Amino acid sequence: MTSILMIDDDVALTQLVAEYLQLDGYQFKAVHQGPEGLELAKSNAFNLILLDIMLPGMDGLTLLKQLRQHSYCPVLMLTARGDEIDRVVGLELGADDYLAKPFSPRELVARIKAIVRRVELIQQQQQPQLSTVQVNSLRLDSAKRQIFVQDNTLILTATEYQILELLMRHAGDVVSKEDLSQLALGKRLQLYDRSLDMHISNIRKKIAQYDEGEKIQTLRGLGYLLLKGEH
Amino acid sequence: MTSILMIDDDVALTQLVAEYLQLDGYQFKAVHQGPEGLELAKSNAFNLILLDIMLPGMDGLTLLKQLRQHSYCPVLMLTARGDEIDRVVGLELGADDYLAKPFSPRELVARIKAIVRRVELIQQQQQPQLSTVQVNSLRLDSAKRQIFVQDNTLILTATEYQILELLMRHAGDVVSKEDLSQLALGKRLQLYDRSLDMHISNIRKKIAQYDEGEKIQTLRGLGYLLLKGEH
DNA sequence: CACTCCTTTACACAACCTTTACGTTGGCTT
DNA sequence: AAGCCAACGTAAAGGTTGTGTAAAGGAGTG
Repeated sequence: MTSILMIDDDVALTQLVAEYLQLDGYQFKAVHQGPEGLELAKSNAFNLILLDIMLPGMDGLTLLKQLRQHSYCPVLMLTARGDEIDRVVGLELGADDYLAKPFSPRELVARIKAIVRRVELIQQQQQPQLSTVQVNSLRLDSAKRQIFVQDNTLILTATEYQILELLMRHAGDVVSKEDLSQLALGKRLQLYDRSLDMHISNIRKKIAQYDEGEKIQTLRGLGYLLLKGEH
Repeated sequence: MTSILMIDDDVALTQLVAEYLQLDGYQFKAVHQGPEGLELAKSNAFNLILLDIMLPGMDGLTLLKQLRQHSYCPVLMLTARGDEIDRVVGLELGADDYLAKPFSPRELVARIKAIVRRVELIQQQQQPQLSTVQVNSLRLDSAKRQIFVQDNTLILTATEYQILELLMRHAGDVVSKEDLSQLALGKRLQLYDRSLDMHISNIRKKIAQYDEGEKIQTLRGLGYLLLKGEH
């Protein structure tokens, strides 16, 4: 079960969030003091931490900094409206996402789900995986770090390989641009960042050299998809 | 099975690491005291040791120094963020790699795998091997310690011979620069160290004297590769 | 001190990733 | 249906990083 720790001095807000998240099946705990929150956070007993920037006793950014000395636990920052500076500093310190107050519970749950899903994706990457995967005319050989199209070897750069491997290992599922960026490029997707699009474009060109029919589909606003099976 | 010993006083961290490594199929044991750790480490019962630099009772670097009197067991150092001095001293004392806290479990597993793979490569080198290997127009005669190109003897230095032998014995696979440096040059690859590149360059020139077609391929960011088989 | 070999230095270049710019698409509003 | 706009496709330019290699430097040997 996913367990969430919320560190926020606004008791009414934590109670509201508690109701929503417990309704959604999350284990939830809230504390209202910075130092107490840090201790709990360092215990690694939670899958996700909701962290208010404005805290009595200890600033949220300071807390995050200290937490990052010990733990990579995902952190979703909560801050006063549009405080762009906090946002930038927070993301630099390793927060996973940012949500401005006031937020709707619906939006909070959506962000939480996105983070949890990505963490699961990452953990899945660490599991032993099939060393060879076949998707239609594409064949992945991860031992040799090569991908073939109908027995032709694709000449891919390291980044292109990582992206295509991800798509192949999740063939049939949509892979979001945010996930692709974090897992293959190692950075969060920024507004107006088109580099992932370019990589996709280049991969498509290289595949099309050998098989015009094998296509990476675009799902506008959602991500990319490699269809598998008979069509 | 690969068994790993972790020496770190942070109990929560060792438990976290334990979960991840056991999930990945490693045998794992953790101790939280320096002296106890040294005793266990000296037993040679482990394939790899994760060693924290900051330890109560006995400093990690001191421990490493004493361990190296008895054992060549691979050591991966764990240290506070960016403590460059510890890093340098540690690597000089014979640590195999270095990881700054906090690290992601994913990164830890990747480093562990890299070390284990290299150790296996070294052990493989020590096994009895085929005394002659043929790769396209290249022929290795390890009894004579010579390499021929289409019946022409290559005049190679000791280092060049070792590098080319490694590439030939792993023809078809990428051999990383890190591995080549450690196995053929006997030292870790440092940033801006170009000596391996020079050896490769010289080997290429000598091969090209006799066969323009026989090429050592470069895989940017990965290593070098000697392609084998019909083309 | 001549010789060989390994390493370092320095510069050029190529491969790669990202950004820019502009064209296209598809969903949504009016 | 027309118009709008954000998301996407991609060519080309820009910037960064890794690699190739000549030449100089250093270390060891006889």
